[in-house]
Amino acid sequence: MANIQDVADAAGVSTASVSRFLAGQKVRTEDAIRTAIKALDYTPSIIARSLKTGRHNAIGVVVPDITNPFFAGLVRGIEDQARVNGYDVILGNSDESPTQEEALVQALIKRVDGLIVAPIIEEDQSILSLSKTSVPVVLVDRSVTSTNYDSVLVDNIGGITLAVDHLVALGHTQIAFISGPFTSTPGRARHTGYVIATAARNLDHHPEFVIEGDFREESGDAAMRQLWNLPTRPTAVVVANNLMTIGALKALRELDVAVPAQMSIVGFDDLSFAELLQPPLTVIARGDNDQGSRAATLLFGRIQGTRTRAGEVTTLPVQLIVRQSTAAPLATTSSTPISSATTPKETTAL
Amino acid sequence: MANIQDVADAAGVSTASVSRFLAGQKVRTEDAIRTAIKALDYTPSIIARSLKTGRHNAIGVVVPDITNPFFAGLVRGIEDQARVNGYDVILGNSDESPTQEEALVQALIKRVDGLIVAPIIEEDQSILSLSKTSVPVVLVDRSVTSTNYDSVLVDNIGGITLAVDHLVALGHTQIAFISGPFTSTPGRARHTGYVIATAARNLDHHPEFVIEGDFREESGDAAMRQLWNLPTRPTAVVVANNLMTIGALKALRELDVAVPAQMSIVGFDDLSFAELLQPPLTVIARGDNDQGSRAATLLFGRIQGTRTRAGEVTTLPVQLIVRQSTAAPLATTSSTPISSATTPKETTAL
DNA sequence: TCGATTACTGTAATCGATAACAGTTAGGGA
DNA sequence: TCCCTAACTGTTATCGATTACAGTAATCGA
Repeated sequence: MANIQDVADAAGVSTASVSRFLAGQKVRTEDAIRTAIKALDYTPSIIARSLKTGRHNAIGVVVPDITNPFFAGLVRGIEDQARVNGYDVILGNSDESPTQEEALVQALIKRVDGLIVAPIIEEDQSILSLSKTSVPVVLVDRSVTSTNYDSVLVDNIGGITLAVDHLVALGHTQIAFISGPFTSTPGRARHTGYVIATAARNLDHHPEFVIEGDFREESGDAAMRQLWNLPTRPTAVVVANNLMTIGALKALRELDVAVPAQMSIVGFDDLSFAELLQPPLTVIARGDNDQGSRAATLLFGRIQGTRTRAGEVTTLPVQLIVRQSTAAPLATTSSTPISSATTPKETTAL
Repeated sequence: MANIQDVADAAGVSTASVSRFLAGQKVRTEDAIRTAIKALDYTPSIIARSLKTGRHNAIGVVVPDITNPFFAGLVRGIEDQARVNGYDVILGNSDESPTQEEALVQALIKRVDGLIVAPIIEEDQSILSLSKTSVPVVLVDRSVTSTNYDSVLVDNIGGITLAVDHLVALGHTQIAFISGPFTSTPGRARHTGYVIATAARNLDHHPEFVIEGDFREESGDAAMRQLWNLPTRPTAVVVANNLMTIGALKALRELDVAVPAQMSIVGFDDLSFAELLQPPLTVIARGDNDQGSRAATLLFGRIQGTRTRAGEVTTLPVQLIVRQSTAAPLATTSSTPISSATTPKETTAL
């Protein structure tokens, strides 16, 4: 591979002139340089350039799992925006593990100009320690206990309230909640939303109606089975994210539970195929489906230094999309408990 | 940020010793160096290291669209494997555009040790030109007209044959095909599979039963509508990829066509939620669902120089998963044409 | 105790660009 | 024609590591 010196020699100029030509400055020997570059098939080494300038023209993106359609869409939006700005995207999947996230962040920090992260937990040391470095960070979907970062979040409480209100309006009083981990922003906030919304509607408090999952499909499946095995079953369930909703749906199918006749279900975050499901899924959807480019735009503002104030928090509005997975509960509100291994801990009065 | 010189000074040794310590060689002043590194919170610059060694510890991945669950899974597999080997993954979406792919490949080539690409077209100049460089390349899902590359493909013809045979066994004789672009490997090969399989079953050749889409959801939707508007409608359709299948399903839903009663449908590539669809989708699935790590393993073999022979082609086996989107055709094989803008070009005898 | 061998260690060149600084050329006005 | 300024151009140090080569210290056997 030819280097800048080879080009300079071939064109009979100094490397400085070639460098200036590359940077778009006016150079008298422009033609000779152009010819030399073409003849030698020269392209500058971005590594050497990085070393000298300290800029990398790359941003890092760390998400829990690219396989989740929500994050896939997010990453796509970020990447498109990055390309427009001439940046590459380095991807990392933290797999809902703070340790792995930490390792990823440490690895990426050395080769990027900025980072977009969906942090696993709110007390996230690896993220908090980033504030000491000069690398700008934008948080998406999830936050950390620090107000220093730009973040693009969603109205979690409002969303869950919408879901609960919708179910109450249909006549449900026994509403369960499959939660995300309480250690994460959306996990905690959506749970809070559930607590507030059910209290506001004067629904009885059923501790056993709340099950903490981990945002992954399997945990939604397990939680749903657990709810179905309860002596007093809920008639409706709100699920805190898309993957757990799919898991819950699979469990209901295997348990032969009719949706929505025997169980209404509302998911958080829309899915491109939600309307094709059996039954078409009622969901809470985010208003802006291009959070990715939004987050990227925030990040590039920091990188280019056009934005220097303290962390800006964008909260996306939320909307309820009613399809067919929710309906009025059956007349008989009490269900016959299935014979199960778990013995009733508590029987709540209706 | 401290550099290697600072560490050397603090430890009272030369930079060479620090570098050797970092490389795991035995150094007498080990303790002093360790202390200095800790005190200064030093981590080596991977950029400087790259410049000197020519290695990047990163691989590039270029796929049409990360939003497609198939590619999301692929990328996930690649990334997991890359991390294990201590490599980062730089991602690029070509968006089914050869131009964009070319730009991506050119951009990535400078900062990676190897590339995994799902090339858009078979006559792909940007991929073919890579053979001149020393960067190893592995092709996935799609191939190019050159036998020099390692590739992980799938038994396209076998898969489509399985689908057609299944439909014929159910009694279908009017089988349509929503194809991918003929310029891509899976587009061309799956179409060939359709032609061969229908001919082998002595089905009449209906040119209007083949519609060339672009692998994206919208084109599946459009193709399905076009098929439905035909004077002589097919009773079943095989769709060449997952996204177009979703599009076709949406079209059928909007057209109020009962699946499988009025139209049977088989998709290519399974989806994690295929069983939850209405109706649960019959598909052709790839035998090995971790092509990503397979491709990555091939690539690292090249990078580490343990594999040097000519391109190795892995063809994954294929399997038919029968769910409920396929059934015997209705007794009445001829349908009343909808009044439509398109006039019949050809009426084929049954 | 001495010399040979082994085992480290340090010096300095190098990877390929950028950019500060100094030097040169061209052009315009007097 | 001469000088001053504007507009380029070239020289060289630099980014932060690795590594060839040469040099020094430690170890061992005789």
